[in-house]
Amino acid sequence: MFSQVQSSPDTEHSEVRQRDIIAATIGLIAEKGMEGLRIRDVADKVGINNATLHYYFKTKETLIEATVKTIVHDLVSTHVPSRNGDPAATPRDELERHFDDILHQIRYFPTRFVVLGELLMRSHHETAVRTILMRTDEDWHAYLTDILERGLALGQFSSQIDIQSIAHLVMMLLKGATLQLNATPDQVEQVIRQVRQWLFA
Amino acid sequence: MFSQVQSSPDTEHSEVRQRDIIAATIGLIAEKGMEGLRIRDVADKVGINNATLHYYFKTKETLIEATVKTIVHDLVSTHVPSRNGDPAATPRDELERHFDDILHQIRYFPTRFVVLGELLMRSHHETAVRTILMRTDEDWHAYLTDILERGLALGQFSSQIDIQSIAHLVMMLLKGATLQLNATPDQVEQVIRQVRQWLFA
Amino acid sequence: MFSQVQSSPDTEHSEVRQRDIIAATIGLIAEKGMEGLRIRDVADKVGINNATLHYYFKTKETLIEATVKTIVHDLVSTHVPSRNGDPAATPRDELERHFDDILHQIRYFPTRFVVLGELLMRSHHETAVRTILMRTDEDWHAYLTDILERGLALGQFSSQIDIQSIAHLVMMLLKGATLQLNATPDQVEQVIRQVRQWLFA
Amino acid sequence: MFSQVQSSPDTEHSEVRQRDIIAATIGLIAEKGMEGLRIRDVADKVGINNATLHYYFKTKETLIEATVKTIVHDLVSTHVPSRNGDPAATPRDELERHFDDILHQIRYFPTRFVVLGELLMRSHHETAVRTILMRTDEDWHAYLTDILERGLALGQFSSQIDIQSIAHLVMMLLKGATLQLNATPDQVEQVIRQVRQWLFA
DNA sequence: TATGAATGAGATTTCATTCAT
DNA sequence: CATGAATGAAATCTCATTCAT
Repeated sequence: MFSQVQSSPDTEHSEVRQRDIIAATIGLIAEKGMEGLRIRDVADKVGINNATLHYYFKTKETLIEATVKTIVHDLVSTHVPSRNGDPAATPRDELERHFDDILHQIRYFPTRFVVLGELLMRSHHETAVRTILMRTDEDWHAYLTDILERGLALGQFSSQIDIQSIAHLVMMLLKGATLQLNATPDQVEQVIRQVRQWLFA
Repeated sequence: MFSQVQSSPDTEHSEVRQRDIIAATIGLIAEKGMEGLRIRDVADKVGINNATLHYYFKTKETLIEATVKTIVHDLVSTHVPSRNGDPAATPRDELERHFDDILHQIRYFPTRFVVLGELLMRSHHETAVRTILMRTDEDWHAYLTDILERGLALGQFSSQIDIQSIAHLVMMLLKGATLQLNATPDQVEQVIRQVRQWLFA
Repeated sequence: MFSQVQSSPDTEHSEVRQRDIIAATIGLIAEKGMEGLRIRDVADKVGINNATLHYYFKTKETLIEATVKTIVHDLVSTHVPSRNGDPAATPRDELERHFDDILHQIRYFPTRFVVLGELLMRSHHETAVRTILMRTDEDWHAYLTDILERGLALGQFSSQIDIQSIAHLVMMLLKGATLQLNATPDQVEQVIRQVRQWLFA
Repeated sequence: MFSQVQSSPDTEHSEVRQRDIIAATIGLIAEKGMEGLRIRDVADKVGINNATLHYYFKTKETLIEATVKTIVHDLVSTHVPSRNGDPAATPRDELERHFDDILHQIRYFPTRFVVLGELLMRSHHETAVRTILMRTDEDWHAYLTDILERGLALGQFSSQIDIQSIAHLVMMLLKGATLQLNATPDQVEQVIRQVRQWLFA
């Protein structure tokens, strides 16, 4: 997909621990927000001494950066499981699948989007996080643009659309879902359905 | 418009001070995020002692709630200044104006949207803020739905649309703009233009 | 004398507190060394909350710097009390008085020299402290050189001496006293007596 | 010379390791002071795991004591290399050689004196270190006194001197050199030259 | 109101030391 | 011997809040 994060190879045990710590971090950010994130709570949730946590992540900042990478990686590499491995046949299929994948995550891993929102907010005043997420946004935008261009060339999409804007629209919509307090996954799905209908008119 | 916030009647001077404090708060939230908001910084920015600030807002929470109300109020009651007082003639006009008003603020008061984003995020784990913003969201949604219904009855909008979804779509889009790191106000405007085109087809 | 440190004018109360804190700091450094200095212990010794201490000195480093200045100031401005205000008549008198003043402090304020030693040691790897003490050393050296030059011109000192070296010798001797584990103030006085004898031969 | 430190017999390899560790310790104390000495840094400098270091020195204190002994031993047993083995003919020669040996170390192994200073300072509030260094000081003092007595008996030194005081003077001077921030080895040598001149008048 | 001073409660980070392999 | 992992105990610093004037 549009970006891959590689984790450095580590010993077995150490890697598991790191994963656990990051998982706990994600859980806590979702629960209390970036604002309420306490390193001690993370340690408690994992069941380790807070000094041990520092053994794995020297500073809070380091932990957060690792968390950003993991979140991005997860968002990018999670697909609707029901689908078997057959590749998407056409650009339109690709886009459909992309929508499906994300709606799937909004429904089954809502935490991820909440955390992504927190991190995007933080990126407004924190360079390290911003760098990573900016890159991801650019990749995502390019990914969508590419599909749209190819689809348009094949006449699969409505000729009225402006590719750049549609790419932005899709991204803004999906991110905005987190900030839409009174919208259920079903309603988000409805919204996407509406967009699909327009695109494929 | 779709919600009005009333400020408690106070002495002249006191009200001004409160406004100043809230303004400083908004500025600081925009700058450093909810996470980086420090009561003492607010006091410094206003030019008062931090203990004095507590005379105006008993606790940090109180200050934040007042800030939420102000932000919402500002967002709701700010209109494109060029327009003279003549009322919108038709639902379509109303919607156009609404878009204009919000795009105007995204362009000229971007701070407000950043702060709104911060507050929306906080509302995920903070009841007081959530209550206010949830209400606002409902009002906003109702406001849009009403316009769309009336417009549809008059045949001003494309008959293909699902009113509920469109209302959500618009809101998600505009909120999501804050989280779209690489989008300029111009690009957001383009996106809205695309939506307009679809709606008025 | 050879250097004067000015403390910024403050409110009555605040100044007293600062003095108390620094006094406690000096006491603790003398007792446990720079190594064993704990900010919490200082607060305890003064009888204040450790956060209160931070109100007066933002960081440990700040406190240490203030302490350096105080120590230097005290060392420079303390004189043998018995002496009445009449000025030293000749360079030789000046030097005699200088010896007396310092021996007086070695005997009655030994703490100061221990702390000075700690600080001089720290200055080897800490720029801020080094800057202050380097300056003081230069002033002290210049002060001695000046006396010696004038005295030599008047034929008050043995003509065999090298002024620069004598100035260094005196300083090294007095500083070294702190590191001379088995020397009592009486013995240090004897040593100085020997030097006097040579100088005034 | 005036004191000999014996290292406990160990296996070949183990002894080398211990030496390396102590050497690293000395280097780090010189660099960052006793205050900044970290067990982990020592291990890193030697290239071993910090847990491994604990096999060689059970505690930090043990390591420091071993370091004290080594420093003292080195200071005592290092001589100007150019000199061939012929013994000093007279007390005066002995004293001259002693001066030369120490000035040699001040010039070529300044680290040792810095570390000695740190340790002497620590000895003010740490019994274990104090015990060792106190003993060394007494030995050194006795060594000097002995030379001076014999020399005086032979009429090699100025009859005006007080033996006890001269012994202290020499030691204080040499230790004080470390605390004399603006003195170069050349200047220290000049100072000693002055003392020599007085002694041999 | 206004403010300088004070504080309790905590947060992150550090470090010598120990455990398990 | 050696080491990666773990930890208890602290140390510095921060911050909203309160007190006294």
